[in-house]
Amino acid sequence: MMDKTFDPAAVEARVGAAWETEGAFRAGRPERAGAEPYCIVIPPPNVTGSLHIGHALNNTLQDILCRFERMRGRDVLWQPGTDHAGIATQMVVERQLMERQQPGRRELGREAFLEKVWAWKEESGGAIVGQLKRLGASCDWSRERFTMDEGLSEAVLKTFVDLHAQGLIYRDKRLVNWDPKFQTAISDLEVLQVETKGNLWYFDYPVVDEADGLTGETITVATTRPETMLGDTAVAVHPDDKRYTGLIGKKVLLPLVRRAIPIVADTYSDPEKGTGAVKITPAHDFNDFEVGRRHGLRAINVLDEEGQMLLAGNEAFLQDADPEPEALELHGLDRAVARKRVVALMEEKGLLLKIEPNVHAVPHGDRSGVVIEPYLTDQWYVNVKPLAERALQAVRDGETRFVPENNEKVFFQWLTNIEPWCISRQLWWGHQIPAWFDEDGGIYVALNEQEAQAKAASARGGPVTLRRDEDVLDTWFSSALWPFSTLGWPEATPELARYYPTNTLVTGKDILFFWVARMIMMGLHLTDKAPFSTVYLHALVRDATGAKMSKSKGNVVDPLGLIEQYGADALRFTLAALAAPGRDIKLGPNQVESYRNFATKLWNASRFAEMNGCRLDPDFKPEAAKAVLNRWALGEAARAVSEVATALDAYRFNDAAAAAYRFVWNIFCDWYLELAKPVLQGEGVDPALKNETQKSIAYLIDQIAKLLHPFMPFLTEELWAIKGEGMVDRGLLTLASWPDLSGLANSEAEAEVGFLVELISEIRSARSETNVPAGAQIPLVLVGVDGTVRERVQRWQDTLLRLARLSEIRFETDAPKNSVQLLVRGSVAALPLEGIVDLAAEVDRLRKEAGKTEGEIKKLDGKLNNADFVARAPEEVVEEQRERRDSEAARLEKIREALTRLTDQG
RNA sequence: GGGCGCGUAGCUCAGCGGGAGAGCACUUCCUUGACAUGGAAGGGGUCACAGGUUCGAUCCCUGUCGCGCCCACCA
Repeated sequence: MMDKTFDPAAVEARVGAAWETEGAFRAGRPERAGAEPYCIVIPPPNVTGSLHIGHALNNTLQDILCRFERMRGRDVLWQPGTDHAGIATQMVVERQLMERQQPGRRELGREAFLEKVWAWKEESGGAIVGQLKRLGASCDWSRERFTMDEGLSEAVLKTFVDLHAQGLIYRDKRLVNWDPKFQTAISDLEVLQVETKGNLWYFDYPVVDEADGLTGETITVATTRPETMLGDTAVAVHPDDKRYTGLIGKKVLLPLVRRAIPIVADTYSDPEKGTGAVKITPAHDFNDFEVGRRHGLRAINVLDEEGQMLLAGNEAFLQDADPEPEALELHGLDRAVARKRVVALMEEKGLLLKIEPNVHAVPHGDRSGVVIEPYLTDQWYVNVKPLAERALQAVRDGETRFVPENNEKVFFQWLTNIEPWCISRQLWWGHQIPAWFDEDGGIYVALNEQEAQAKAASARGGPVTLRRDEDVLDTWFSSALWPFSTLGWPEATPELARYYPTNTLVTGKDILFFWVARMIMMGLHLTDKAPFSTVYLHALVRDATGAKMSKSKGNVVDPLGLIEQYGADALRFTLAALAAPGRDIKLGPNQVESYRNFATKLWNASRFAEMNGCRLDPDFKPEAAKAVLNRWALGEAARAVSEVATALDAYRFNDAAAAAYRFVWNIFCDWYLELAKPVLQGEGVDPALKNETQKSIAYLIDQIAKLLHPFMPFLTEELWAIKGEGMVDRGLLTLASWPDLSGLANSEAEAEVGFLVELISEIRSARSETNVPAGAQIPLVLVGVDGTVRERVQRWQDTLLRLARLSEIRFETDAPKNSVQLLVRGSVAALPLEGIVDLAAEVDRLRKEAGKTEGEIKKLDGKLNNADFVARAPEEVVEEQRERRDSEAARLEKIREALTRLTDQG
């Protein structure tokens, strides 16, 4: 006996264990050796993270695809693993040390600190995997990888060394985005521009003559960053700006610093902005850096790695300058504090002309949240331009396609304007860069120190002392190799041969550039193949009001909480049902609740089947079913199966979920089981009919379990087990085949059952509208119907009596006095309700309906009488409209007859 | 500034050239033996606005208004 209620927690544990024992999700199961492979690589979650709602969506969608393809017989590899997530993880561990008041990173030193991180990884690395399993993710867990495990690290080293040898990786001294909090360089993508309210300060710079004597003239510059003026090495004006033509070539004496710097002409200067004269600080601004290059200006760095003023002992700063004592006192101040001091000093000197409020975008670190500094350092870069060109070509050629398609445009736009990728990070947690320096600035890139030594020795003509670059690589550098490094690349493994290139990548559109683009570039360059053929990009999950979820706002929806409350199946189905392509998902608990109800509904339908002796018969042949009702239900199921499959093939998860939902609830439960009740529970029913109906119901529940398995794996696996009890060699549902109900569609059955359904609906509607008490049984009269309809109605007599609450069914040539008359597929059914129904109201109702029908006919006539329409519209459209007009006209005729009967007799 | 997308029932959203849909919410009725996490019935929409293309526009085009997101931008 099935339990009265479905208990998700117990079932999830039991079913999960059964899958694990069977090794159901292992790729390359022997029986599938000849099957076509299907492979998805998981977007590796942060090893120290925990499952958030975005993961839940992302992995639900992947799991739906994997289970669907597995049931279609493919040899599925869903490759799992985790990412070391450089900055994020290092940050977590550092914070933890601080909270525990333990020695910090620098005190510990590199080796000891890394030990702490590895310990933390071991401790928390299993958490997210366990959480993915709770969601039902059917990954091949035996193949789990980590971006810093041995094999993947080798792949990273080899890639770095090879790309360096090819000239695609190089070292360069230029401005980078510097994060003063983490004291590391970050890539352009890790910088977020934040609209910030600030000021525009106008400073007067005094113009000097050849001998650096004041001329009395000034030039006014506007700046949002007063503190950087200490590093100014020029003032630029537009060559065509008449206001300044006389000043070009002259010099100004930089206030506070007393450094003479030139006024140069450069088209970078925009006469419309500020004063048209712009101070140039090559070491602290990307644009100024370029201007500096063009004019041979010095780049004077005035900040240290923490974003504090670096003046004392700063040779570049002191050279050719004579700083005022107040200026030197700025040393060591944070840039924000220094800014205020500089403004104050300039004001004291009477050089502050005015202050204007100004809103502008300020770069912030996406992880640290602090203001990013353009900073002059040596870093490693990948010249991604040539790689990008190939990636663009692959997408243009359709080797990889995007779903939804419009993401292609975004992809094209970014790759077309791509800049070199800064890949070195001044962190400890990550892949240490395989580069060694000698004492004379020689750089040797090699797979290991011995090779580097060899290279150095041959370059220098003898052994030299080498020091390894301390920096590590950007996390995304190793992620970019994920689709093939996890399969064993650079070794030519059987897995690589069988499952690569992978089929589908499912990920959030927020990491299109970070990850997807880089995988495509690296994949093409290193393996000569695009790493996947389809990229499905889903949107963000937001809270019920549409706000972005964040810890600080306190509006995060915890998927594990939802799983505990409603079950994993309910959460999964909800996410699938809401996953309309290209739209953000707004998720609140009541959505999950409604789909939990759906799970309950299916559970109860199965209980009903059990209570009514519906047992699976392995010999049941659906195509041989005789009863109209069963043939109808089987036909509807066939349609649902094909709708779901079509939708999934197009990555329309929401449509697939809706089609399955509609069939199970609105067809199978609402009508099939209800219509079958008289057969199952009535007296004197033909035993053969009853038997066939029982078997058909059991069969369809089995098909429903299959149909819903990709969405609700736990519940359906449990039902499969319950229904299959005692059957030998049935195996697990998750390894069973996708339903094949082709050929079961049946239009005759649809005509008959469809009529029945409509008739019952019409009667119920009329009863309700005329306020017939729900418990009252009333007679039904079929008026002047032909033999076919009469037979039909007689065949369904018991069902009609029961579902429409009728006392009897009569066949008459005329409608009884004072009755409500219904039109059902061309037949007239009357409910004699004298004394109950308000005659005048019924006349009103019919008149209203006649009016509506007339309106329809008028509209259709308008079309059909339009010569242009008939001439230009496609034949089948015209024909369709004609048919509609005819049926509306017939309907109007019947309504009028009904009205006549009512009014004549009334 | 450049790009992408969205404005359809109270809410969340499907539909995207020929009859306006679903779920939730709401109203009324029903504890009938699968299910009240349920059943039955019902109300509710100039498909943002204005032009255009078309025999025909919620759907295609243009513009306007409103709302998101991405990229670039510290004068």
